[in-house]
Amino acid sequence: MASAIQITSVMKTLADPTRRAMFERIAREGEIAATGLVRGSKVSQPAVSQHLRALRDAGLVIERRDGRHIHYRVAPKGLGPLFDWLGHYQNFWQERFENLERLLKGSE
Amino acid sequence: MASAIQITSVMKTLADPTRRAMFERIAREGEIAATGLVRGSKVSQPAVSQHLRALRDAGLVIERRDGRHIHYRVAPKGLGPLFDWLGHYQNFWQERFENLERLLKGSE
DNA sequence: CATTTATATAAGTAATTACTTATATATTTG
DNA sequence: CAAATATATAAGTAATTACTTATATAAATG
Repeated sequence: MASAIQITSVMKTLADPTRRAMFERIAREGEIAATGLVRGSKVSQPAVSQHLRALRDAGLVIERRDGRHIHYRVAPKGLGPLFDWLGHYQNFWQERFENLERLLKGSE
Repeated sequence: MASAIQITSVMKTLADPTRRAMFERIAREGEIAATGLVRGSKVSQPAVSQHLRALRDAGLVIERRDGRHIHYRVAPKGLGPLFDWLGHYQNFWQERFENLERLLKGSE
């Protein structure tokens, strides 16, 4: 079960648009080096490095060193606290449930 | 579909623990007046008022005036942006899907 | 070893935030 | 209308944040 602190940490981390965009990109690419993230980013290399640290500290990404590159991937359980928290709102959840079911079964 | 700005707004609003606790309480109670929230809160009445404004601005709660009381309820679509955003992570989503299904069917 | 490349850290800053106390604005009630 | 109650706004502040530029560290390569 996710603690309130974990939920706060994950939400705070993803609330920043720049950082969330980075997370989305890492998720899309599967795996990507920091350099790749710096290229095509509006912010400086140190800013990217700081955001990556924040994502890692929040448990949202994991890193793998390969020579002088560090590759980032989404941490499998990283979004867990968010899923858990949303799961408590079963009425809203249920409302979305059918849409989700259709989505997963690929009928649309 | 939820815009990036809406997602940012909802996440930023819920990332604050005090404010998120207020949202959770409103959800739990179904409907509750501001006074009720002030009682049993660690922060001052103005702080509660400011947080309620933030929740309302983010589309997370709706208010209903009754005399000099203002009652708050969770906005039906308020968490929508969060659900939508999480929905994009289908692999993680799917991982939780079965648990959720069990939960909703009340088998545990 | 010297240079280049990849990433991290340091230090500074403007903007934002989450509070506070004090006061203003409704709304009801005697 | 005057007093009481419910909520909002104003103004100030300490802490946090998201950047920047400059510099340090780490690893590969000539």
